[in-house]
Amino acid sequence: MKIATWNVNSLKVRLPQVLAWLDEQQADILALQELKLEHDKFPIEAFADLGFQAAWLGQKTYNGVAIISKKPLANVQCNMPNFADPQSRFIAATIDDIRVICVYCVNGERLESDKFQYKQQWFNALSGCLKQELAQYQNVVLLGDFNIAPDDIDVAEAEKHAGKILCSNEERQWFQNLLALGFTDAVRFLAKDEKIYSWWDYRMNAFRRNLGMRIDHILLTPNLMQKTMKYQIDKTARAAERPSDHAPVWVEIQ
DNA sequence: ATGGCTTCATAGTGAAGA
Repeated sequence: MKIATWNVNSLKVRLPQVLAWLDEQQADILALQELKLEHDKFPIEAFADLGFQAAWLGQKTYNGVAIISKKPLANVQCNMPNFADPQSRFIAATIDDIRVICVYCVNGERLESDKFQYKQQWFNALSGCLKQELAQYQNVVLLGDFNIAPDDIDVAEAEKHAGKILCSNEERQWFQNLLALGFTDAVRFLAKDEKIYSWWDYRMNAFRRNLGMRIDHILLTPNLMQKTMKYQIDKTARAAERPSDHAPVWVEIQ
């Protein structure tokens, strides 16, 4: 079973690419972030035509998350139950015996910003919410755009970004707190010490120069990690015409 | 360079992303 995550930076703009990618990759589950769509504008029929079902949480202009699946989605949870969030950043659904949790974590802008306080509160709430999920489900996949590069190896220019947004010790501790609940960072586990990235800035030819960061992650509980041997960060999608600034990331669970 | 691009928005010394 192939399960993927992709920050598409506007589903309206990226829909043809997403449909083509789903068809070509034969992914079973795809978690999307940054739909940038009003809830009622979600293109459910386009996915249905390809044989997929979906659960989504839209928002005008910003944010928005979805889970696309070949199999039915049950117990859909929109937003964290313990955090009244005006922004659409969390959706969870049960597919077979797997709890799939798709997140678009807060960016934070700068450590001195009010948005950074929101980021901290958001990750706090996520930890609390995950404790509840882990108490109910043995097999959990937590995936999405975390807006945290967990270590210096995940950053092309680590010195330049040291202590800054996405790379600060504080944010990295929040990421470690998630892992400590009982998750493994699947891509890092499989990639060992490779320098690999999932996001490249649109500016300064960052993709061509491979100046990226690994901020999109797939976290697995132990039973699932045990059955996972293969991953990919699909740079061909990032190299396309009018791409998202994020590449799709997937793992294959036996 | 608190910039450099891209998206969605509105007519803002734009806002937000990462």
